[in-house]
Order: sequence, then C-alpha cells, then structure tokens
Amino acid sequence: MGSGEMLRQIYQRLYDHFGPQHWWPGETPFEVLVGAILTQNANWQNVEKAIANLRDAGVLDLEKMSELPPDLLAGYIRPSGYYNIKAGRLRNLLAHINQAHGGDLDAFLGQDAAVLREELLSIRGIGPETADSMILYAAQKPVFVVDAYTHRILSRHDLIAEDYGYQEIQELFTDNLAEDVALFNEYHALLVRTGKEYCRKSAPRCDRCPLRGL
DNA sequence: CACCAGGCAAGTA
DNA sequence: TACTTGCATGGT
Repeated sequence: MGSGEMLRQIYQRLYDHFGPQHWWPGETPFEVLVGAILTQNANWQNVEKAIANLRDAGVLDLEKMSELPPDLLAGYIRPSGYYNIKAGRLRNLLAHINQAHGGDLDAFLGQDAAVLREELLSIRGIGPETADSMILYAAQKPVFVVDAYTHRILSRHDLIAEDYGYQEIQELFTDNLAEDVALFNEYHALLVRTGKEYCRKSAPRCDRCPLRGL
C-alpha cells in the first residue's frame, strides 16, 4: 500500500473514532498566534488560563500587548509556564509585525505561505512547529503541523523510522495528501487527540488504539 | 512523589 | 554535528 493510501486510512479511522475536533480554540487570528507560543511544551488547560488573564486585562490585541511592560505581560501568562521566556517570545513576534509590517496583522498573515514561514522562523522563539501552527490555524494556509505526538504515533505503529525528523514527517503528509486547510487542520487535531488518549510517553494504552492493526 | 504537557534556544564537546 | 540543559506552571 502506498503512503498516500495509508495516510488516508489513518485519517479515516481517527475521524470515525473521534469525530471532528473543532480546532483551533481561538477566537481571532491574533489569539491563535499568542496561543501557539504559550502552548509550547505546556498543557492547553494552562494556556487557556493565561489567555483568559490577557483577555480580562484587555490586552489580547496587537497594539495593546505591544504597549504592555514585559514584566506585566509575564505576570498574565504565568499559568502557561516558562513565563519569562514566553513573554520575550511574544514581544519578539509583536516587534516583527510592528517593524516589518507596520502593525498590520492581516498583511503579515496574508503573505505567501513560504514567505510567511521564513519570516516566522527568523523570529527568536518560533521554531518549525510553532510557525506551522500559526500558518495553518491563524493564516489558514495548507501547511501540515508536525508535533511530538505525530512522531510518536507514526513510529510506534512502525510507519516511520524512530529517527525521522520534522521535515521528513511533514513531507510524508504534504507529498501524499491534497493541500487542503480543513484536512490538515482536522488531521493534526486528531493526531493530538489520539496521542493524548492512546499514545502517551509512558503507560501507553495501545490495546484500544483506533490505529491498531494497520 | 514522579512524570508530563499541542518546544525552542543556548551551551558543550 | 549531536547531545544536554534551562525554562516553570499545573494536572494526573
């Protein structure tokens, strides 16, 4: 069986098992950008608390957050962990949008996906996964997001080698699936859901995994 | 108590 | 190039 057929079969099994996941839980593109940084190695529940703090403070907005003193910003996002590091990363992103695009978020996100990706990766604190999450979920362009769960699920089911890197895994999907924002959105969300419930680092419950037997 | 969560950068050899 | 470590909170 070819890789494309295999990937579509995986998707079908996960979708049949879990149904639609309704990602990304963000109300605006800006909120998605912020969430993408805050969720780095952090539980989403904690990220929601941090975002709620920002919203209550009225600074969940490009201009308002840009004017916010760094220590105050760090205080608001405290529940998401690494708050000093992440406050700096948020400010790096804000500075880039302000300096390179005059604070025009739509212009920033409206660029060609490849150009946007290069710009994002040039910002301190934004790596491949964060950049791709932003492009897919905020800019709504068809880039496949790879995360730790994607790697773990595929390697545990012997669909890829253990030492596959980000780029290789991403190419596996983009070279074998139609470039469809809705599909990439749902697929990534389903892989995360699968990882959480059936493919954790320790104590895996592969007995009930919807992908067993592939 | 230990381990983990929708990573990334900086330091070391 | 290939590891290792720091960052830090809250849930299980």
